[in-house]
Amino acid sequence: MTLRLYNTMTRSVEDFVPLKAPHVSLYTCGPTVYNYAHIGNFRTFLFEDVLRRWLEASGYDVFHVMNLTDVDDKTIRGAAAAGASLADHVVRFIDAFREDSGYLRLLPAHVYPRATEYVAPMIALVESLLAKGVAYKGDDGSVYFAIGRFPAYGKLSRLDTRELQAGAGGRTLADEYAKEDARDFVLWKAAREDDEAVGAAWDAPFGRGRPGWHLECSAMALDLIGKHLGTDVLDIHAGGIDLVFPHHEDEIAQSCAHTGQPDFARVWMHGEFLTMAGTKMSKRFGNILTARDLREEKVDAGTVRLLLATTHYRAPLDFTDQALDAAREGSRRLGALAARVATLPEGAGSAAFEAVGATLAADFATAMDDDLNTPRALAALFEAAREGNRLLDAGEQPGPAFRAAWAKATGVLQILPTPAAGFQLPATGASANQELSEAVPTDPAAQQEWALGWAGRRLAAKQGRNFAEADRIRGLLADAGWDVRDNRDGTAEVQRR
RNA sequence: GGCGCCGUAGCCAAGUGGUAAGGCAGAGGUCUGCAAAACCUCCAUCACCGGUUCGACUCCGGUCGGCGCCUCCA
Repeated sequence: MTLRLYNTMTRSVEDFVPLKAPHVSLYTCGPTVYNYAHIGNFRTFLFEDVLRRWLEASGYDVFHVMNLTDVDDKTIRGAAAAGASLADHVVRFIDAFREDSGYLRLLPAHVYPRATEYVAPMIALVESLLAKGVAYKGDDGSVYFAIGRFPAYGKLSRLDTRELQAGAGGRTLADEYAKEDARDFVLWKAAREDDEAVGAAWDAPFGRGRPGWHLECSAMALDLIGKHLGTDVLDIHAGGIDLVFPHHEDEIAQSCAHTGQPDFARVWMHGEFLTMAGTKMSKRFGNILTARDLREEKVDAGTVRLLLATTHYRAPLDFTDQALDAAREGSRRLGALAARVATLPEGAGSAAFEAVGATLAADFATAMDDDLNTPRALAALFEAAREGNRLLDAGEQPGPAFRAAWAKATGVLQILPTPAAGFQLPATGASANQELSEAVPTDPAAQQEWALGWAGRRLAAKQGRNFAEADRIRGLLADAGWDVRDNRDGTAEVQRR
């Protein structure tokens, strides 16, 4: 089996062959920390997380870099509006990003370089480009990249023959007068008063200023993979599909003009958009949903991850409550099977159960190796869950093959529910005598005790064949948000919904 | 206007030139005091119109509809 990945550069699925196996360098464009990242941003990060986990599960040693863009127009504007320095303003959004990433179970990158910490390598890169004659200083003091002097420009986006739409966006940038060609992009922006005010300006041989967005990624990626792997070409460079042009196109121009390599990455991967109400999330449409919003609505990370895994990363996905509900139920079901298996002692499994494990392992790997076909991988998992439940009902035992295949698949996808607070009540010894109020305590700990008490009383009532009382208590608990469920062996469980 | 993506059951969503995975919802069963869970069964001919082919949902052309990018938006 070989891992095959879609490469935007060639527009086709190719065998994945890293430069220095088993090492893999993975550079993913991170957030601009001027605001809370929304779930559209996170769809891309989640796709990259699954990619990373599958690479590692396949035996690769991944070096993952995700940059944090902490200096650009938006962060500077935000800092100015808040009356803070750039550094102070940005830190809260970096913290928030870390929290949100943890909530969504994103594996931390090995390095999170911040643009402002890599100004020196950026300046060096600009100097190199100036020396090579592909960059020039404009009349406004900024430094630009001359795409006319880089013949390969446009090969990733295939927009090389494009024509600028007349009046697109009504943009007539002042700095265009400083460019030799309207399509040239800025490497280094001459410092303005606004930049100085928030501490977003640095001295450089070619003039005081700040780095352009595209420059950040090239300089940081080259610096880091050079130090860690001794290479100047990335194995995988990933990001959202909107970064194809101009961001990644410009990165290629800068990096390759500097290194002389034919490409900056061996594989370019781009995740499709997540839309809300059919359109891209944007302030203009007011359809932004952040990871924090989901967390506040108590949406489990497993649900979110399962929802995204049902759609292939290169297909657009519209986020709806209906789809979220479906994902929640699916996640619950998979979690229930996992819980059943977890309660059983480890040991040799039945032949049938082990066969299910072998099928799962094979189908899951085939699906993932096929350009991360998570919908099919998920189908394999659901089939294994159904078979597993059936065999468990028949009294058969799962063995190491099943457990290993299940752990690998669920570990890569991370779609199981976060364990909820729940209690198992023994079949005997349930106390029906303690004093219990029907009023629901507001304090979480007290409420937990309360629910446990009532659940015990219900079990006792049930054992006394007082079904009316048992059902009444179940209703009471349900109203308070606790589910009660009887098991086959006479025990019962209460769990917070 | 240029470049690109997409249109599969009530909803979400894979897929192959030879008669459509999986999930959610729904219906009927088994089990159960009941409920829940679990399991079993049922539920589409793939936007439209042409063409290529023994045969297309899958290839080609067109139409309609939706979406993205076109200089700093994942």
